[in-house]
Amino acid sequence: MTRPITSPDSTITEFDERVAEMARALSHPARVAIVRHLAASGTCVCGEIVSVLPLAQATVSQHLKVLKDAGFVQGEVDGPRTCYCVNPETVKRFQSLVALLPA
Amino acid sequence: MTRPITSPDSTITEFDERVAEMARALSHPARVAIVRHLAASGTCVCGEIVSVLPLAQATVSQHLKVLKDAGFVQGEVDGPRTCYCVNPETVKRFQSLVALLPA
DNA sequence: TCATCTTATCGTCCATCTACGATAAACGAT
DNA sequence: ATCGTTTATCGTAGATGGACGATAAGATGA
Repeated sequence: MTRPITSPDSTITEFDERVAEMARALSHPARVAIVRHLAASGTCVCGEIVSVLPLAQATVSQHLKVLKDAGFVQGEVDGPRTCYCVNPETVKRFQSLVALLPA
Repeated sequence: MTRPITSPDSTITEFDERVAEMARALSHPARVAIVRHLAASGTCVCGEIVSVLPLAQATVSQHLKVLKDAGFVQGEVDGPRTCYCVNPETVKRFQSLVALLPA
């Protein structure tokens, strides 16, 4: 986890690091649900996500931060609230990487 | 995380649970590397994986257990060693689920 | 049998995750 | 200016994860 991105003599590649990093962001059901909900809503404020999840506001905010840090979600301040939406590029990139996994 | 698989009135669906569970199994670079290596090798014993990863044998064994529990990997006892191989069905299922993520 | 090899498991340590309440910060409305 | 609303952050507690050495368990070979 705290390994360098580039590991010259290691079999752990940058691909592995990227897949793992994005997979970690989606490794909690609430976060997958958030991504789905945002994609379905197009855009929505944090409060709405809180209202549809069985979690406290602080917890939802934390999950949103994880998703934002991983690039899955973008937040735009709109007055006193924050509008969130999915970043389709990140979702697509994750899908592409996962599709490259040899099966 | 310890939520029931089926949550009637929740927005956290079974889809979310499954994606999260499989994503968690791939949320560590070493585990992605193991899956790649096994897929490339077709099959190989634990010791070989240990030799190509910068991790102790016990740690690799733990990672293999996580992958096995998630269904990504199968282990078959072969004398004193254990032959591991990828379970392509699980990889494909994960790819299918991830592909269903709305982008 | 006994030594050896291979892998799984145990015990442990430290770090991170998840959840929450409480609070701060930012804004709009009165 | 103050109040109410909304969201982010802080602090914390408990659970889980990841790493390792040590050891047990299982099978082969001498």
